[in-house]
Amino acid sequence: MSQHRHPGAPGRAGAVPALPDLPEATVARLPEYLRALHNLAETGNETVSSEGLANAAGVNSAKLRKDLSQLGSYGTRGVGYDVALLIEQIEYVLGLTQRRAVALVGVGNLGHALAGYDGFASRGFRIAALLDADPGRVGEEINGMVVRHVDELPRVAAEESIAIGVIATPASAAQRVADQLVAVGVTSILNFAPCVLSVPDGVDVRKVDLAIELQILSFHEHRKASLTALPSTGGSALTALPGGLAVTESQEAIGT
Amino acid sequence: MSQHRHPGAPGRAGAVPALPDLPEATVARLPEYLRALHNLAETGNETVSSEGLANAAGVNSAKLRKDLSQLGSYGTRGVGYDVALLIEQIEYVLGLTQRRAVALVGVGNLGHALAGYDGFASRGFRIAALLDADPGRVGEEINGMVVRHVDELPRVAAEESIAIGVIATPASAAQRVADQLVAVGVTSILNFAPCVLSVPDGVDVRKVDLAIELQILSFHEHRKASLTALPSTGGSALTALPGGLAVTESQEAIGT
DNA sequence: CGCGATTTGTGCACGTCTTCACAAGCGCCT
DNA sequence: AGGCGCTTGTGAAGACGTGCACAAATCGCG
Ligand SMILES: NC(=O)c1ccc[n+]([C@@H]2O[C@H](COP(=O)([O-])OP(=O)(O)OC[C@H]3O[C@@H](n4cnc5c(N)ncnc54)[C@H](O)[C@@H]3O)[C@@H](O)[C@H]2O)c1
Ligand SMILES: NC(=O)c1ccc[n+]([C@@H]2O[C@H](COP(=O)([O-])OP(=O)(O)OC[C@H]3O[C@@H](n4cnc5c(N)ncnc54)[C@H](O)[C@@H]3O)[C@@H](O)[C@H]2O)c1
Repeated sequence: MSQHRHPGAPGRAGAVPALPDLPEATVARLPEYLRALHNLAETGNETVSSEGLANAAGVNSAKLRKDLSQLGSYGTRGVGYDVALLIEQIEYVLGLTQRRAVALVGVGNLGHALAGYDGFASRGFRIAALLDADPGRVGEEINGMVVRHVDELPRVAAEESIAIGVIATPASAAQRVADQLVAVGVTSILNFAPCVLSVPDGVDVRKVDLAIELQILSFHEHRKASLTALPSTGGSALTALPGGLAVTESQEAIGT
Repeated sequence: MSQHRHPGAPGRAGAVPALPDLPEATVARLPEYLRALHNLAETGNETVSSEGLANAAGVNSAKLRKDLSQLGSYGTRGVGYDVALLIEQIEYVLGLTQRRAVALVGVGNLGHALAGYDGFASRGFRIAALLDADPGRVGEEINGMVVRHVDELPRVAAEESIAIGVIATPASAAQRVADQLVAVGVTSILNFAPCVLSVPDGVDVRKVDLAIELQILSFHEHRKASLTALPSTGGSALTALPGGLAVTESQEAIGT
């Protein structure tokens, strides 16, 4: 469709929008590619094939090529992708060419771990502030940073240009904290509290919920266990369902 | 091979009802519904409409109805869903009727936070073992549990029927730990280390990577900034991609 | 007892994502 | 230079997921 630019061709810059809207699924995989690429770069690789990179990132190679093709062609047929160039490409698209400031709200059990995590710094982020509501926690020093009171958020936001807010408070406080973050202009939130946040349009929220992950795994355990059970019973023992109801006829195909 | 034990269900081992194979997307949402339902139950609600529950879970109501219909019809037209019954239903499907034992490997920064997290217990899981490779950490007591050496994993697995392994070690050790977990019969792994694990067929791995979440948010920040920045310009910093030249310099002030 | 209000369950159409398969492009070797 | 093997980029097809819109079912009430 339309003209496509050749990687080596000089002077064709400017004809194409810098940030095409990538499919969400692609965006979600780019960080994985980036991590794999950094590994490859550290081990001295100059180029990598889609097959090799796909392997390192744990995805299908056709998918990887299609993903990369979304951000413009940067591979060389017969050779592969230039590792360093691709890193710059992806970092640019992800907006990592500037180190983004993160405000961490809720310095409890989990917050301590996050504050001490060096994976922030090495992957393009900088913890710019630690905030908590507990007066007993305010003033505490963690990893060279002092915990400030959450009500200082407006002042903190004025000092630093906070790009992302991380919520690690109990669920009961999360919505309030989110509101405070939004109020000072934060438009991206990572939420560790197990609850739904409601935010205005234009604000992105992503959620990490450990229990959900475990429960998904639990489902698959359950399913695997039911498969190992003898198939000969054929829909007999559906008694375990509480409430006096049974799942009996949900899928005809399963029965004998 | 791992014989599956049902604690408290003697003589009936293997009599597991067949599970309809739910779409993955549905499975991933069930825990969210479950959490919302527990909230509703605590606030005294006996029934809930698909609209109400969808709201509480942050999803579309048609999607919710379709999800619930996958596990058999348990709503009453004109009324809604029985909260308590639906909770039992979902917990059954997710395999939460038995409390699953979790082994946590890597009791460092993050591992400590996880070990002290009460969200495990309240959502159907039980930390059955804390394991670490550092002799200096072995013997330490956290939250009433003693850290044991990771080489004791086989013994631990023999004592408890470990359903899920959680990896919170550095990435460099993660694959080795995964192998050890698989070797003792664990078929579900939650991995916090930023790396791809390779495991045999039949073993499920889910990954939680904080940096990936932040980078996805960063992308959207970048995109939002580029939308507000230039409605009509063609040659500003945003078009600096092509040509394979350094992209880095052209990025100084995207924020604000 | 019937009727209207309410809410579920689902057929259908649409959009997104994945995967295969292969032509086109590239470098290397002869 | 030309051919050969390797790799990318992408068309097409199908799988999967989503949301609308509405018939069917149920309840409450007069
Ligand atoms: N600990 C874990 O491993 C873990 C794992 C997954 C999810 N979570 C979730 O993360 C959140 C935090 O967990 P935790 O174990 O660290 O809890 P915690 O109680 O140890 O820490 C919560 C912190 O938030 C602070 N806080 C409370 N209200 C606040 C407010 N309005 N503004 C600012 N700070 C406030 C508290 O003072 C406390 O320091 C919880 O929602 C929990 O469910 C925790
Ligand atoms: N700290 C965070 O907030 C955070 C957030 C996201 C991801 N992570 C990831 O989680 C992992 C752990 O992070 P951390 O900050 O707790 O690191 P850490 O270094 O504090 O802890 C790692 C622990 O693993 C133990 N360990 C090392 N090799 C082991 C082995 N072979 N078997 C058993 N235990 C072993 C170490 O002794 C140490 O106690 C890392 O991969 C990190 O990237 C951490």
